[in-house]
Amino acid sequence: MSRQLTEMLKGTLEGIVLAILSGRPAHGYEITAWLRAHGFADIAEGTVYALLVRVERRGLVDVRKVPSEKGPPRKVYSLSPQGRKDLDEFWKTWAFLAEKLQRLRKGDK
Amino acid sequence: MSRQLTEMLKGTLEGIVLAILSGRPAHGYEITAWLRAHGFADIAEGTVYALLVRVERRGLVDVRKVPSEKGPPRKVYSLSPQGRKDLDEFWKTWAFLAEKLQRLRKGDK
DNA sequence: ACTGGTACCTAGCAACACCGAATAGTTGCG
DNA sequence: CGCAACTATTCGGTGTTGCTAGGTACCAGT
Repeated sequence: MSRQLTEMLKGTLEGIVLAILSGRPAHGYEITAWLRAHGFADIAEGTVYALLVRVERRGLVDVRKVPSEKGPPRKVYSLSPQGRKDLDEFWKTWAFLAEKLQRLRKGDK
Repeated sequence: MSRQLTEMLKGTLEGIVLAILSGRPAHGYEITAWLRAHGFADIAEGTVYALLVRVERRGLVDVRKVPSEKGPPRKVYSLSPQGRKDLDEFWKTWAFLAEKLQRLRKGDK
């Protein structure tokens, strides 16, 4: 992984995961697979699980244990009301930063 | 500072500073002032100086000590060839991430 | 018995931005 | 003169984050 992308993901990965969950509930393995399939080829699996633990502890997601036919039971996460608020905030913050960077790129130096 | 913006700045602040330097050489205090004037009102001063030390150690910038009429001597930073390469990479990485997020925002979940 | 896919977890690490403070030179004001 | 205010840089300690590199567990097919 490039150092730059690693650093940029700090802060955005959480938003990305919340955004995924805003569409539908999902479990960790599924989220990892989604990321891999959508261009984030080498996000470490452990990273996703650690992130989910964090957002759960903060009350941004609700968890439901669901038995799986294959392998150990799944932990299915869904966005909580607080998580929805956080996601809103995330998009605002992202928009702010994206706007600044766009200007900067166009020579506003 | 919002926690979210703080985390998002990780990785991007370095790109922002390099982008500023790509326009013209500048010293730390000046860069801080520029940031404050352009919407990044509460980026800690110490943060900028620490960042400059890092990019200098990595060879992304050249430094020139210039006596100031006011206060201690300035350290004027300018983008090195390596820094220009890094800045290019930064924009590519940013574009990658921005594209992913844009899709995500538009319901590609 | 063994491989491979599913599914989750953990400890230790490095990088980054923040906070709070210190240092040092110059100008201006009471 | 003394002291605030501005210029300009540095530093130690903190918390959050993603990565590395494993481990655990369950099941199906060979």
